[in-house]
Amino acid sequence: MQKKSEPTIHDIARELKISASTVSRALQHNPRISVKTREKILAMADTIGYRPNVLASNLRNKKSNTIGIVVPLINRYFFSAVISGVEDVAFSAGYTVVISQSNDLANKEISIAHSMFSNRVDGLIISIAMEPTNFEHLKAFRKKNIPLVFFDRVVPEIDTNKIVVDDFMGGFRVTQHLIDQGYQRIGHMAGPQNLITYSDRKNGYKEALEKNGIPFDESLVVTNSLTAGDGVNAIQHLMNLPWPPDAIFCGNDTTALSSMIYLRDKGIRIPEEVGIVGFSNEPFSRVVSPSISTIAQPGFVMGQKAAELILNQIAHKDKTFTTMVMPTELIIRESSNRRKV
Amino acid sequence: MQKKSEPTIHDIARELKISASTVSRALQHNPRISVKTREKILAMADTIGYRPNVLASNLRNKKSNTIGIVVPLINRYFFSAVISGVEDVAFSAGYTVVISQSNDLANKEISIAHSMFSNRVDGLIISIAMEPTNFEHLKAFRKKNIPLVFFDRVVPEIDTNKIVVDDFMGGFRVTQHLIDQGYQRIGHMAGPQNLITYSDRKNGYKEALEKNGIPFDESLVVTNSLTAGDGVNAIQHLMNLPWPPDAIFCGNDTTALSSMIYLRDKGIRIPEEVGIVGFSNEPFSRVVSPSISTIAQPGFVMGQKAAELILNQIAHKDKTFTTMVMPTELIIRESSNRRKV
DNA sequence: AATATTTATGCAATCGATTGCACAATTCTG
DNA sequence: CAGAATTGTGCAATCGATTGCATAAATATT
Repeated sequence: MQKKSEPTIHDIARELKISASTVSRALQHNPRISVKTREKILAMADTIGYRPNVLASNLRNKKSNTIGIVVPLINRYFFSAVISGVEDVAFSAGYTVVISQSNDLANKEISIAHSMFSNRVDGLIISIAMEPTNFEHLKAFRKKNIPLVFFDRVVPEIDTNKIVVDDFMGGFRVTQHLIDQGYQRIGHMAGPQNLITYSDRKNGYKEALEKNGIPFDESLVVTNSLTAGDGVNAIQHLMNLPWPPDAIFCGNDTTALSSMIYLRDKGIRIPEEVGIVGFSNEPFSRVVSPSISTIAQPGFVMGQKAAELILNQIAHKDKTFTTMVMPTELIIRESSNRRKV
Repeated sequence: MQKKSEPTIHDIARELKISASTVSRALQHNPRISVKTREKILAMADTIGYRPNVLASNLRNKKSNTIGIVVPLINRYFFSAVISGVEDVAFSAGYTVVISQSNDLANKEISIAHSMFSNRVDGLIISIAMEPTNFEHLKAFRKKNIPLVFFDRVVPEIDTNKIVVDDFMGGFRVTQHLIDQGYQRIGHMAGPQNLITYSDRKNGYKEALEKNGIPFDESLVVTNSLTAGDGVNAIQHLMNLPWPPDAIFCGNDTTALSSMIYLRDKGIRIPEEVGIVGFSNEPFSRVVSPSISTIAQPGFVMGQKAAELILNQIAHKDKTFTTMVMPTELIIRESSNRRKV
């Protein structure tokens, strides 16, 4: 056998004086091939260093056995937990998971989506970036009937499977807790209101105020992208109001942390003078001093369920979709625990 | 045109009464195709909703335009920074980056490597899991001359490109700093000694002791997998010695944090009674109280350089390899700053 | 032993994009 | 205007694995 860069099934077939289709079937454990023939084929494959070419079989089968997952940032605890949940279920089902991160940038997300579209992912699981787009890059998946699942940050106008946490109830619970702690003027750092994740949290906040007869004051709400820097600017702004708040419901733990550092530097005591609650239960929230009250989201389980949804969509091409709502959990720690009992 | 599940270049060609090869060349912007013909083709492609099939072109070109990257854990700051650096360079060069995490498990890493091997990644960038293996799954890449770059945790016996931080000097600097702070009995939480990342750090520790005339005491070294739980067990063990240490050099910030929490619960003052230094500069180390001294690694830049190495290897099939050593930076914070002046 | 049934294998086409080489069409030059 | 050079396009093969249908080989039945 002459020097050839990569052995193929044809090389195995030639060596054994059989046909390539027999080789292929044997490698696939097809019961129509005898055990004896199969063992000869496997041995020859090993001898010549045969390596399956998945590109070829994927093209023939019109299936890549790949699920794409796009998250805003991989090093955020919640998103990495969701990824681990997806991987858990997808790997068990024989799928490769392709992870990409948009860094919360719209054009990055568009580029990633196009790449996954052309690479023929069998399905896409995505939490969209904060920057708004017209979502044509995601509508293309629906048009070609490629399975699509949104998680956490969803696009309401695209009809497909979705899995979210109860952001409304999360915002409501945080605000109710702060009211129960005797805080009377509660501010809110809200994420971009074009994402219903954040508008739901704000709506929960407003509902809790209303239920407790506290008038909603728009000047106590700051809308930003919830970065650490945005948190510093926002807390500065809020504390410089003529009548500053005595508690803040922050849209995520990152801005909660920024607020706490700022307040500590100003000599303002937490939770005695100002209460702080975040969202998403980043690992640091437990270990900082004072520890940060927050809302926990079931990331890993959400990932598992998202993977189950997409696998089901791939297998059955369902035309009916569901939106799963996962419960959140209020975790009370030092930063908002004024009434220690 | 009859209903067909996916339009191909043949459909475009049929509609325009030209050949498919012209369509292909036009879509590739081949200068041999006139602008007029190309515009007609692009318009028809848009009209019929044509989507390139990358599976087919990858098979034909024997190239997947994909770089695989395998890290132990994606939510570790250092690894996510490296990933971002790789993405930055690889995307610009037209490559897709496929990210996988081994969760520090050997069999998971083997499974991932096999999948990437069959999927014909054009190159693999990897930081190996803590669990030891015989590395046959990685040697296979070298055998097929598939570009391979190790970063941080490397396999010395595999001859290929590597990029590491100076772990020896990191360990040396930490230990020298603790000695300069007047600590006299310095313990060390070392990672698995089969990985030279951790054996280098320990060697740096030992060298600093020797340089300062302090005898090395094996009982002050605990070897484990550097998880949070391992950290608790190790600090407990060290503090229960007949003659406990007055400072600890922890193999990572996770175990440094575990140690701090344990000591705080025991009412032991940090850094007055016991000094703590970690490694890897996790974001939480800056914000906990006391803030944790640590070693910073240039993750993003390392990722960029790893990507450059692999792209170069892909382009030139070099037979000579290099090991790049990146400097570390000692960041002194509260946890080891006993002598404030 | 002849026939029927079951098991095992082979041929040829498919998947969809790319490209070398040949040739057609157009433009340039003497 | 004729020949040479350049531009533009088509044919057919390739990439490597899979699989429907036909047929050969082996086994079971009468």
